[in-house]
Amino acid sequence: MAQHSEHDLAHPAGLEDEVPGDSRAADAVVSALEAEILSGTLPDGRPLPAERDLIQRFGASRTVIREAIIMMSARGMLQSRPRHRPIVKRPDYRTAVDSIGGIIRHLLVDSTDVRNLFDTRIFIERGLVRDAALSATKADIEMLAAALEANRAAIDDSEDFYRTDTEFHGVLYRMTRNPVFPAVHAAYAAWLSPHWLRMQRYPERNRVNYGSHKAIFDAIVERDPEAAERALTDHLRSAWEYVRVTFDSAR
Amino acid sequence: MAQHSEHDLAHPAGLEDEVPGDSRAADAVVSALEAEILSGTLPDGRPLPAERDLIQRFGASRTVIREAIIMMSARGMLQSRPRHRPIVKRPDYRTAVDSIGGIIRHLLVDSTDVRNLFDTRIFIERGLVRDAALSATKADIEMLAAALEANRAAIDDSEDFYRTDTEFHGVLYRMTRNPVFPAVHAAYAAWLSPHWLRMQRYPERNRVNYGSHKAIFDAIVERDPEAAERALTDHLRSAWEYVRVTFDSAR
DNA sequence: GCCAAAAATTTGGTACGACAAGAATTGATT
DNA sequence: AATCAATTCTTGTCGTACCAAATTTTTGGC
Repeated sequence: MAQHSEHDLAHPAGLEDEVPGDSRAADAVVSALEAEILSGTLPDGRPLPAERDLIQRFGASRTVIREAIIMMSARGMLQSRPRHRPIVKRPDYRTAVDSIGGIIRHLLVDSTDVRNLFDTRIFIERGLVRDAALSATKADIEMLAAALEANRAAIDDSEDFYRTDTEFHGVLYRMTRNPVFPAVHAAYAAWLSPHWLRMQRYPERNRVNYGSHKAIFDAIVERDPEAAERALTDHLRSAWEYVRVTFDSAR
Repeated sequence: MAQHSEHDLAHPAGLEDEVPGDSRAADAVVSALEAEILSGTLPDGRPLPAERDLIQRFGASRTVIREAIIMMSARGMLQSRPRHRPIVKRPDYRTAVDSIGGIIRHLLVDSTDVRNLFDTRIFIERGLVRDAALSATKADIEMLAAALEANRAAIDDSEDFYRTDTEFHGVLYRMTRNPVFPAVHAAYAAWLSPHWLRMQRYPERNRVNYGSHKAIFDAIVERDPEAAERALTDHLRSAWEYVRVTFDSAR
């Protein structure tokens, strides 16, 4: 597995891409390392072998090895702190959404852009509460009730309220039992929170939001998808109003 | 001559980053170039200046410049073909989802993973057809009708049918008038199609799928969200059955 | 004068070597 | 055995060099 590499690197012998202009070098290293990460040969959380070792293993120059490492870091398969060994990060949905965070941030310059993204959140959560009203289990309801109660207890602490607010909505995503949804929720939290945090917060407002959460919860408990959807929509639309003004005042 | 650059790169006269964690070099170049891309100084579609020029502009070594280019390519801000100048790509939602494609592919190894992703598609499209049934405009309906007709006309050509099938669903995403949704649709198409293409296709099956599309369309026209959702769910669930068998037989 | 072929130049891909400074490791000292 | 200093990695960055592909310029034929 060690010295065949030169041939592999020139012609990865793997997939033939559509573009005729071939010839790439670090890609072969990336493929090999990613395969090792996925197969578990390179265990998650462990540091990558030193560059020199990789140079030997692949028979490539440091340039190429470094290039591969940089590419993998950018893709989220490695977590590289400035002066440290890159840490192997086996990808999951979470790291996937993290990896686009950089670009998404560039897209959220305008209030329109933020609104578009936020609208997709409303869209998703409308579906979530609908489904919850239709098919939440007893355990689901209990989870949601606990999140709601934590949210109520935090009304007087705006920072904690924000946290429990996020968590309440997070429960809705988890209730799907589909790991993609929590990742989506994390994405929304990461991308929208910068704008949310500019919003004024105070107990009175928190109380209103808690009331919205309770209304959503109640509708779910009463198995009323229409009411749940309506409560959710009202809740998020009104929340948007508070965010929007931070845009208007900023320009 | 090694660390003179710190002055130039550490403070590119641009944004001051928040993390005190010192020492990153290419990041400054990335920030500067990304800012130029977003501001339009580096126009979309145009090639990036030659590496040697950037070396002069930034007073950095080729190593750093190349590193920056690689990072930006991985992020989708540049499209770099092997031996060519990188092309500036101003980011949009589409390139954002493209940029995670690499990782997502790693996540779709198992039929369970594909199923989870596909379930989110069902979830989204359920909401889409619901909303369409409630608020589609005349123009929307016409677009959908045209896509449906194109789909019907392609029943005997499985390849073309697949294309028009995708397009029919794509119209549903576009009807939201939210640019995030078409990007999501493109993502589904890109990530799921490898598995979809393994599915057997023949006119008889196409006819059934067309029938499903028609049922969805009719429900939308008749403003019946429940029926639309039901038709959509049936359609995609049955489609999944045809995909699933390709997993079972593969292992 | 126009277009195609050939030569010259530019450019990206890769290799090798060097060194500073931050980690990690080792060893000495208490 | 624990602590701290000295010694070895290791990564980040720089520099130079060379090749082959791509691009531009020149040349040659019509």
